[in-house]
Amino acid sequence: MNSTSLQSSSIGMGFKALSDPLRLQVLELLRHQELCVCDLCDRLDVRQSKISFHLKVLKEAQLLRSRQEGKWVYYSLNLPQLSLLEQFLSDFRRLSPMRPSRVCDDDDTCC
Amino acid sequence: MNSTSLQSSSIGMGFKALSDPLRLQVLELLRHQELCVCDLCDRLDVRQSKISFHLKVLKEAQLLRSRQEGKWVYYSLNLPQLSLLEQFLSDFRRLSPMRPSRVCDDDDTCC
DNA sequence: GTCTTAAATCAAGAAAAATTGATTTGTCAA
DNA sequence: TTGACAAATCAATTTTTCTTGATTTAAGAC
Repeated sequence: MNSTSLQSSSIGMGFKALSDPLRLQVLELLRHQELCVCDLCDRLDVRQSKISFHLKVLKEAQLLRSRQEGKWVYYSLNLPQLSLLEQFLSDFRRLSPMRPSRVCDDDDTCC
Repeated sequence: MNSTSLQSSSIGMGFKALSDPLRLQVLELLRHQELCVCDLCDRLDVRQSKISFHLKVLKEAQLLRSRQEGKWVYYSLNLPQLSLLEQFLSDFRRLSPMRPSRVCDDDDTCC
């Protein structure tokens, strides 16, 4: 992964979306069931415009899906995208040879 | 996980630390080997104070470890903490019954 | 000791993100 | 069509984060 692709990638947007405590709380609530905006307002005790703002961030990062039913808009997790971020992190474990840089042993055979 | 624990938790700090493109680039470079500050400056073509700022954010989020060797300070990934974030994300897959809320089928038996 | 270099820190300013209250849009029911 | 309600959007402000250049701290080398 090169430098530019990280900047505006879905990975970058994903972690940015996860970087707010309220948004993490939203995800926690949606883990169990889909909820509409007013449900989220009630449960988190925040104003409607605030929730809508954060839902938009999460949706643009593709971490949420939404569906309209009458006057209500229901939000739910988009698990594939969450898995993609999970995958990104797990790659660190897999591809880390961790070879030292400029580190020498104390004995004479080194360097 | 309750609301307060998410606010200042290592999970919250972790994702916040991952929410910057330059910091993701730093992690990418450190995936292969540990590097000192000046190495990172060279490779990413950014000023030293800038790198130090972002390294501090990553370190405070426990995503990096550092070790001093003479004048140099070498940074490397802290894989356990990365795995912790990975675990947090994988929990969404595991604990998502995804039961619908107030959703009705179109047939008469519903509601 | 002095000089050089690596890295951290600091203060000031710039940029980005979050909050707020008000307004708008859209859906349904009467 | 009007009224009520859900949700999105907007503009203005506040808050947070990032960047920059300068300074400080600390570790060798001489």
